[in-house]
Amino acid sequence: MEKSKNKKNVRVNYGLAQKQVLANAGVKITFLRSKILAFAMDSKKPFSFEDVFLALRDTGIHRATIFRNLSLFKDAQILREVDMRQDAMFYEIATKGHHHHVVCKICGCVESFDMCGLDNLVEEFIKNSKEFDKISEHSFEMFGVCKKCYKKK
Amino acid sequence: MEKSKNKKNVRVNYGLAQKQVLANAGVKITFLRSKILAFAMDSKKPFSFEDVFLALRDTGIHRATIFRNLSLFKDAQILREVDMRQDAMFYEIATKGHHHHVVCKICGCVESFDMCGLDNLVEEFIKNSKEFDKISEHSFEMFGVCKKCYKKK
DNA sequence: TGCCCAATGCGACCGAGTCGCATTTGGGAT
DNA sequence: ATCCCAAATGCGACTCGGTCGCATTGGGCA
Repeated sequence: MEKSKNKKNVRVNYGLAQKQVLANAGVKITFLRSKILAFAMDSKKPFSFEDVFLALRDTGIHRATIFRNLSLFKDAQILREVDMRQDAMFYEIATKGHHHHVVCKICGCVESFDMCGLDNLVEEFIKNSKEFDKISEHSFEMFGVCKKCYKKK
Repeated sequence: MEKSKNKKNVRVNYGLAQKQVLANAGVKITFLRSKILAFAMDSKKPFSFEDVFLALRDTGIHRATIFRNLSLFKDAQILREVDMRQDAMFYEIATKGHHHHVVCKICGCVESFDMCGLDNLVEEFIKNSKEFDKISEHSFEMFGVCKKCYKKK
């Protein structure tokens, strides 16, 4: 796999910000990890395996490596999973604070938003629940048709 | 495929309630559809393809037939999809009124509940949204560890 | 009863994700 | 700077959920 014409430049190609994040999370820094992370940090909306694969195809990266690193980044809390009701799992940078998404069912565009009221609802549920007394995660996603796609019809 | 020892009994095996539902939705009544629907109506929690497959394996039903009919039932609004954060999609009878689920991450048990506050939150989001002015669906699922599983640890 | 189209069986195919094993490489120790 | 080993990657086979096209079967209506 070709990484750089000049062996001496490999290290500086890693990217400072990515290096920082990886070191911080106690994750070994490699060329491919910094590339994946750079892509993730640039992405303005949740992305899937395929997005990464296409973005990095010129590096010759193997499918398995992407899956392994997405999973690693999730465990290291660098990324967070986002369920977009697609076949594939989506991811986004975990530092973006808890929020939710609306997904356009036609073009797939995404709008993010805070939903301050949700935590209260979760609290309330817990009080009334017979079988659960702790909730570790919740997901709340909305689906519709965005204004652009609506006009096109 | 063996459906019944006695050809004359095929029709009465269909089941009255299921026949009703299918006819009502404008869906052609067949032996396998009534079986799938009967299973769905009996099920006390959301079920997957595999659940149906196991329940009906003695009929010799083909995988594709189950997938096709689950999809058909969804389009006909007889079933509704439930996202359980599993690999496979889950389904439940659509007449059960809008509600949500908590899923135990260990044993997979499910508790259902109403979440009256959610519609208000959706409304509020719409008002503030630049890109959407109508939401057709939303999902809200919670994940935790149920009391039984918690004790076992 | 017979006919026609829809439902089913069948099997190949697809894409997401995983795994074991051989090879390469990052980074700490010298 | 070099060496070395554990960890990362490549590779390819495999699993599993789901889809598709085509041949056969069976529902339901005339």
